[in-house]
Amino acid sequence: MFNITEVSNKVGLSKHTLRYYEKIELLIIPKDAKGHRTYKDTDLSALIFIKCLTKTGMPLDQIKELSKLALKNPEKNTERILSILELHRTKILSDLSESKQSLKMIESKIELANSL
Amino acid sequence: MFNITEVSNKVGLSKHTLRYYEKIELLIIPKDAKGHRTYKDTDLSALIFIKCLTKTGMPLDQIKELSKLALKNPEKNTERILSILELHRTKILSDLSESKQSLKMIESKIELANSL
DNA sequence: GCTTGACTTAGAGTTCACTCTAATTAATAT
DNA sequence: ATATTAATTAGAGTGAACTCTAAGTCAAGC
Repeated sequence: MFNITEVSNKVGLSKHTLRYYEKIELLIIPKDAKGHRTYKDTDLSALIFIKCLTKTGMPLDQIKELSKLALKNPEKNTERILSILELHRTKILSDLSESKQSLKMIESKIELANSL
Repeated sequence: MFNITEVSNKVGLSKHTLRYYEKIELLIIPKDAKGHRTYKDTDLSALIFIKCLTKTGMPLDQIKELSKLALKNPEKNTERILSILELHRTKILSDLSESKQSLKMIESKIELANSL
């Protein structure tokens, strides 16, 4: 069990962001007697996965949908979860190839400038 | 010479965005007798390059700095331009590898879900 | 007993990059 | 002549994802 500071350090999301994610109901973290958040290992893993999704451009709305589906009725919702993840995978692949294209263009500018 | 609609279609930036880029002094486009913008081929190329830079996450502020440097004193500023572009190149490469890492994690989730 | 530091909340503010609105002008088509 | 269409401007509004503020609670250390 971890407190918010430990989770913030381990996962690399600010305490503000961790609270914000709860406010928008992206995840639910139980509180101890003092009202302080207590994170489990599974919460850490979930946050690390959420970080992957946000960094690859999935909107928080959709991450929220995913996490609701996963919590509510895992077996029944596997199909839906899979289709969201696979769609996102396709998007990442196309973003990657677009970025690689841009990189090439930038590198050719660099070479041009270097040849002056 | 192209008008704003043609440029918008060719480059894939909205007319609003093209005017916005001028407002923030990212580029300067001369006007004809009617006060309409007249884009040259070089402006098109510049816009396409700007699009590469924005898509790969360079802030407009920095793109503006680059374009000022390029316009003002090209030979004298080649060093500075090169260093900005090379720094950006490094950032793109690290973003790419980060995205690939995230992709792997997402793909392993997909496989996990598929095996249920 | 009092300060320090970590936690809590609701809600306001920030940043980035657009995106849109309203009012206006001017050429073209019917 | 009038309606449509395309352009112009200044400036306001939007959406996403934080990020910060202010006011408060609570346990521990000096």
